[in-house]
Amino acid sequence: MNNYRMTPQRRLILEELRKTKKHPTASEVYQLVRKNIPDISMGTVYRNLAILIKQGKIQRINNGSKKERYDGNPYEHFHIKCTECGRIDDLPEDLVENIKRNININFDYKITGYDLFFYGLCPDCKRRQEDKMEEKIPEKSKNYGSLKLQKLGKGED
Amino acid sequence: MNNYRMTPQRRLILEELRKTKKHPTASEVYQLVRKNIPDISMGTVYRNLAILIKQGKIQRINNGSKKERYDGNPYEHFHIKCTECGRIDDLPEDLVENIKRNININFDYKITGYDLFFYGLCPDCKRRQEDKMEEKIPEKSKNYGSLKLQKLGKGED
DNA sequence: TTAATAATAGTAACTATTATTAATAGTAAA
DNA sequence: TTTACTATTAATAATAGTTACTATTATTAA
Ligand SMILES: [Mn+2]
Ligand SMILES: [Mn+2]
Ligand SMILES: [Zn+2]
Ligand SMILES: [Zn+2]
Repeated sequence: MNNYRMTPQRRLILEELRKTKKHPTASEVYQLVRKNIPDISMGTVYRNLAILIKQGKIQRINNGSKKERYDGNPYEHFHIKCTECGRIDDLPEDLVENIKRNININFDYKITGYDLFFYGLCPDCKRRQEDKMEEKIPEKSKNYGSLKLQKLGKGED
Repeated sequence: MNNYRMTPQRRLILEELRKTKKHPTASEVYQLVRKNIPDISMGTVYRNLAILIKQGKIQRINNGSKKERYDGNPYEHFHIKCTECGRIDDLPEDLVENIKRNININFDYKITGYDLFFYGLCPDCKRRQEDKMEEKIPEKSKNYGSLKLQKLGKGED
């Protein structure tokens, strides 16, 4: 159980994950690969996703939902999810650099890794909200760093 | 559906969550409250956890597992999970302060919140690993900031 | 005191994921 | 090339965590 073969199914799953920037769920991957291999099964998708992760070719991302999401980029990088529509993008590198400098402090735990996940409004939803705002009273405060209350909005799961 | 009552079940669930530092799962909460209300049902636990979250009295934390975990502290703070035994602790405030200073940069998204989750070895598992190390060859590199490969070790889920 | 609404225990249903199975196909000797 | 060995597959069953439903009880409001 350690000599993996590169089957057409596995290759296609990997290709689709590398092509997209959307961080799809398992069933979204299934929909994508079904276009070329119509009789592939969900079991095969799940099994191959797990193997590709074990091989370090893809990663699973921690998006605060019960549907796992997969990423064709296996290297360390961080994500932001729109609380309005659910869209997930990579976070630009430079936004993270100074953060990384500051977490290597020693305390009781030995830190070996971390997940950083941002929430917010994607460009589209931001614009849509700004448009609505013009018809109303302008607000001042930003809800940043406050109670975690409704952190996740109606953004799909 | 907006006039909540403070029932004994709801009060006990909240009390138990406030007492513990363990960030328990739903079924761990169930085990705790069953000591005082033996015939409480899982449905009641789940329903009340959801209501308490909606009221902003507790929060659900994003721990990269399919079992949700609940926290009696509803205010923004961050967590670290031991990859060896699964234990989850709060992160000390000062470790996070300078990180917070550096994420308010403007880019396409409007950032409204974030999750920060660290992984590592808890004091116990760190000591246990250090003990084992003494009998072997000393290692030099740290696996920090590398491929996300086996980020989660055998730590329970 | 009656009516409306919340909450409960118990149970059924749902959903994402994992495990099982019987069949197929690639690989490695012999 | 035959042979055995093992990885992989599609289909399907099973599992686990969570949510929805139901009939009943308790609390509040008119
Ligand atoms: Mn990504
Ligand atoms: Mn906490
Ligand atoms: Zn959006
Ligand atoms: Zn530990």
